[in-house]
Amino acid sequence: MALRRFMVQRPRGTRDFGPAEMKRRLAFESLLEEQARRHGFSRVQTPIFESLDLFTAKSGPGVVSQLYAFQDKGERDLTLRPELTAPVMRMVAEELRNETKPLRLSYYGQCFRYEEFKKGRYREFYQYGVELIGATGPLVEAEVIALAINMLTEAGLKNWELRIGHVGVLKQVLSGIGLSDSAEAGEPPLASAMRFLDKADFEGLRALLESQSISTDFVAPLQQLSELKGGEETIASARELLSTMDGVSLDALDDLESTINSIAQLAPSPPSLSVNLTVARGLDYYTGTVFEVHVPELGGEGQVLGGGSYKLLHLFGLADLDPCCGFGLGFDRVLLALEAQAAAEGRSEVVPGEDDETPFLAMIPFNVETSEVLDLVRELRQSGIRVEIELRSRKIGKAMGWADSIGAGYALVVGPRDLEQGQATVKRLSDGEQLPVALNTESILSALNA
RNA sequence: GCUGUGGUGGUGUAGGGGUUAGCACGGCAGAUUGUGGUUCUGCCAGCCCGGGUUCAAUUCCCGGCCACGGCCCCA
Repeated sequence: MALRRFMVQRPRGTRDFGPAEMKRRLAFESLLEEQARRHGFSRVQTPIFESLDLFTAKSGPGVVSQLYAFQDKGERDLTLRPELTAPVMRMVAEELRNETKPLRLSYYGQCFRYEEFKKGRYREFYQYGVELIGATGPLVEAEVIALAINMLTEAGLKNWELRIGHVGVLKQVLSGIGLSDSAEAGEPPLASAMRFLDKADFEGLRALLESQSISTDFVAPLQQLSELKGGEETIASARELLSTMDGVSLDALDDLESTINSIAQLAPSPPSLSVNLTVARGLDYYTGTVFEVHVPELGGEGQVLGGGSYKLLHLFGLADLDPCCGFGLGFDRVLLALEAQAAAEGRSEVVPGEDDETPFLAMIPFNVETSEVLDLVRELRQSGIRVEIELRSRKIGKAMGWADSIGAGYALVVGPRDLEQGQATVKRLSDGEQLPVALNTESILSALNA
């Protein structure tokens, strides 16, 4: 291709999706959408770009370095959206205040992050997500998590792990032993403690407790708590551990247990469930249950989905609707995992229902005016049949080859003799069977459905 | 932010300081002007970009770009 040097390349970190890939992506999207619909969620859509402030308010000024930020001609600071939760919150505050609560919203679209792209990480990527707004508690969380489980189950994903935790458990323990959640300056002691626990830095934790005049006897049970892991039984172990610590509330633990119990009723069991009570999820706006889904096929972290209960609407003056619960699903990553699993099993269908089962007819006008067949084509299409007309005036043999290679299940050659007799044969390309038909829609339809 | 490997037609690849740059798949056409998937023939189409070394670079060196990985991070 001599012209290549003049061609414009796709920007770094972006992808094109050809027809075969789009068929799969559309099938996956409608599968997710159908599950969301059955759980009462309705689709919304927000702009591809937003005010820069929207994301700095949510995540701090540090995010700007990872944004596709720009100024428009009015020198307004804008950015391509890096995620979809904040835009949806903005939309709720701006437009949906008067809707009956709670709101169940779903969304899908591309997001942009300026960062090095790795396996399953692109600068332009697609996220599917839901938010349940205006209700709080274990049942709300169970509804949201059950939807996530049902989506992944229906998508046919295997071998995935649901990790579930509750930021309140640790917060209640830490404040129960006397760590403060606020500070005059810098990081509150409680947040520092969470960070130490997350990094398994128990010396740092000991020093922190000392500096706060809190007994270092708590280091040992805290370490035990942070090292608890396993399935549902983890909750009972934690309950035992916490009951030895004076002044520590068990409310969050009770909520988490209640959530897990409801999930078990609302969704099939995930292939693997692990409970982790010291998940930090870094972000301070998470308030309750937090959860992630990991798939080993992706290597590394392998996270394909993440969410939880969080407080963000107070930023928009709607504190009474906090906290909300939602999750974001990494559309590209789940597809990657599904593709890897399908390849390992030698399966050609990656997303259930991605193959179009509609009869597909190749219409081949042969030595006749195409106007002779166009009415028939229209009628067949109106009947729901997929019809493609041979447009290059190929000879018969080539036309058959063309019909086969575009994936048509049937070919119909209409030549002068057929028009004269009002008869023709539909050829089933899978086995070469010739089906005699009259040249009218009803007759052809019954041949295709035979 | 750190780091590894690699870039040859549309795709997958062979080769290699001087070559008509080979092969396969693909696309188009013919053998075969009313019935395809086999076969045969022909055609289409390529050494990522820039600089350096050299009589000569697609090949060696440097830089860039791009691709694929591994850490860190991930709203």
